[in-house]
Amino acid sequence: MTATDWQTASATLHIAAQLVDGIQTRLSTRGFADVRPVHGFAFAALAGERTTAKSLAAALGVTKQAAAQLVVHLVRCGYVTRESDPRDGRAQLLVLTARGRACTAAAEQAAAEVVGEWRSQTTPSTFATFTQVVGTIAKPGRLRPTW
Amino acid sequence: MTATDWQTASATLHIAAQLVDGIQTRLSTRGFADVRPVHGFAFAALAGERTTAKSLAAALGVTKQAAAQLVVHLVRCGYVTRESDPRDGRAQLLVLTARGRACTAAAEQAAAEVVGEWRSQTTPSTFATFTQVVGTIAKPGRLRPTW
DNA sequence: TAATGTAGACAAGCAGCTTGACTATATCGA
DNA sequence: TCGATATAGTCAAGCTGCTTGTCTACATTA
Repeated sequence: MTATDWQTASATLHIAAQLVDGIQTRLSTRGFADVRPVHGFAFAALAGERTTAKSLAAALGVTKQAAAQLVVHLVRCGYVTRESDPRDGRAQLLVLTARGRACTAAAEQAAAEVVGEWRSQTTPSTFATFTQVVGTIAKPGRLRPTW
Repeated sequence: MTATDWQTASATLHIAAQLVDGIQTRLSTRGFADVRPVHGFAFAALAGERTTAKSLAAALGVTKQAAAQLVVHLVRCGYVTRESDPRDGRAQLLVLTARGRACTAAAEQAAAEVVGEWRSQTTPSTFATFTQVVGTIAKPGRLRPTW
């Protein structure tokens, strides 16, 4: 049968929810119960060079105050440290700790496991087409929709 | 190039965000600025038979109190009316108004437009494979991930 | 008909985000 | 050089959507 666009849209939201919840569940059971999905997006931004609270806010699409509160949490839980920026006395560079990097790796592995489950439900060539289409239509921008 | 599972996961979240935000933007410009994405999920549940606050809560994966507040909003904005249940004096049946049905239709059309944009970026057969895979791996459950 | 279960309302609280105001530092132009 | 403007981060207050806890009215069952 041919799916309607609405069914495709609904299914898309379902698999996104499955992905987020699947990652979250796996992280919880692997010693990273104090992070939320938004922190995973933060880690992705923090993996880049010279990340500050301001650039983190831009990457997450929230205010700098919200990003600052998020950083407080991550610092308190040992995922991130603040270092003074030699180039700018106002700024603080955010650096992932070993635990932060371990959590990032765990999140990537968890995501791979969920995607791997998806892959196992189709043929390799069919799934390759799926990943190609998803990669094609995905545009950079907010990772987290506004509910 | 072959996408990694992590890239596929990230792209999946991106297209879900694009879909939600795309629907939301279209609804806003078409006279339905007072609904949020979660209301769209509520409408989907309300389209079924004999919907109550309790069943709505279950469909949305929230507490009944949260569902009740959501219903208050939808009633106040003219999308839903409450009718007494002839079979159960405690329950109130939730019924979509004409405006509620119009909003549901507008949301479905908006979703179709977003999906249509996706379709236009690939070949028909490739997109058919995509919709088939999405429909296969999507399992019923929470529509909205827990951030 | 009494005991238990259920739908919904009321109240209080919390978490994550917002806007607004402020300090300290940086940058740029006269 | 130094005053004007811009920027990184913080502090404070408030809002919204959700939670947990409690209660009433009605339903169900023994």
